[in-house]
Amino acid sequence: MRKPISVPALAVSYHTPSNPTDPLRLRLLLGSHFAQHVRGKLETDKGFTCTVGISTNKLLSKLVGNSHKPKDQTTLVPPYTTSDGTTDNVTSFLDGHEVGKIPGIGFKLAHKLRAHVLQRRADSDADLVYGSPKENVLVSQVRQAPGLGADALEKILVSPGTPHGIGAKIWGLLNGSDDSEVGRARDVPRQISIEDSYMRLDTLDQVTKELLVLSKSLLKRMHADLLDDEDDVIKAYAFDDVEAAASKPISKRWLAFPKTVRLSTRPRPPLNPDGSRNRSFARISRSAPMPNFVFSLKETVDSLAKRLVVETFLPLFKKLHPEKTGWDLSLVNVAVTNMVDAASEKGGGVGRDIGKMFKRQDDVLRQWTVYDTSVPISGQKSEHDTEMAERVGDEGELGGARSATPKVAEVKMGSEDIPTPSQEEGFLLEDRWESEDEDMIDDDSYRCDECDAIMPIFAMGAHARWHAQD
DNA sequence: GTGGGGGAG
DNA sequence: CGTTCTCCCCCAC
Repeated sequence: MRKPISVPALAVSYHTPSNPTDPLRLRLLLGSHFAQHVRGKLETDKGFTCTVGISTNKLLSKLVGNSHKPKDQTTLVPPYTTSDGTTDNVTSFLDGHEVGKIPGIGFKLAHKLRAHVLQRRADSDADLVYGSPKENVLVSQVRQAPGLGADALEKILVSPGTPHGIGAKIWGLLNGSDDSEVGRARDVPRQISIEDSYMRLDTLDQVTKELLVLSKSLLKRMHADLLDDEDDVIKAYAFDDVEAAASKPISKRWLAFPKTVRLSTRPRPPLNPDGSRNRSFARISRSAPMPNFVFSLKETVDSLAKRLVVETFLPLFKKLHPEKTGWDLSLVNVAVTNMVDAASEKGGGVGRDIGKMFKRQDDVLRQWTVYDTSVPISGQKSEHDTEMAERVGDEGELGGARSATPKVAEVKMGSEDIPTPSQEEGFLLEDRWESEDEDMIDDDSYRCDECDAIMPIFAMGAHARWHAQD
């Protein structure tokens, strides 16, 4: 059952005299051990391979993680800073990247940066929207542009709506510095949306049809993503009596309630005098409170979708497009947002071990819950006009295949984030591994032969060396 | 809370 | 590779 998990043996060849107790080196080493552990576990448990980058912050880890796809890991090795005039590896690694390749620098910001470096401010650059720009501008060119720094960048990059301090942020990225936090995975998304694009959509009739299609799809997504389906558990529980299990009430509960619905469209830009058409991705939207009937588990998705279109989306559409005619939509999007967690646990431990988090759920749900059709709950002063009920048996047509995207944890050991000055090569390290043998306690824990300490496997190499020293 | 901008994958 | 679809965060109002 246990597959041999290899333990890393780093083939490190640093370009500077290496101090084995350098905290940076130790942390990178630990990071690469951990990455190896996670990758190995992901592959043996789930069959997915993945690529990982190891460095001191998200920016650098992510960038260096592009290096050895599809199933290797890469560590950006020291030196991260230099005191003499030589170039550190962070700088030389970053400098070769086109500005737009830096995570956080998207199409708009990259365009402004290129324009500044190339001195072609108001030029109708006509950068390609997708793909690589006509004229590549490297990070080194931006970093070395005369007079450029956080403050100058702030002025260059600001436009209505840009976050404050964007200059400092981008300057940081260009210098390998990134203090953004690693976020915890959420149990439910913040928003669910369905959209489609159209060659031509210019009558209310067509719009109504499309809204219905989109609404059905949205409702199904809500069921798939926001509904706690204990079907499997119940079936397993009554494994020996499938008939009984099937007739048992299936308890489906909403994990979260979106409070807002939103309708967005992308109007097709009017054609120019010369007959061409401007490319525009601008969207406009209107939103409204979520009507509570959508949480009903008794009505069919089809009937709910119709109600949703008539009662919510069409009115929103009229707010969005008051003119009866003259518009043509290239895209329509329907969304639900403002999720309110049904089981919101305070304190730590969010996101994991969802299993026993639902003690409170009855309280949260009470206002929406009706135990069966005939017995409405009295004395409710909530404005919710619709009911949910526990549902029996049948299974609608939910559960369309949704792919489970493997997610890999990123580790942040601390922020080094040192802006750096000056060139060299060979700063990437391909990790290599050999195997050792350990005492397995369970899937994740191992016991040290020497001191009986229990730890995850990725820590054992370092632990053994700790025993071996002096 | 609403509507828009920018970005990632 | 370019395009589409989905999701995220931030901002001003």
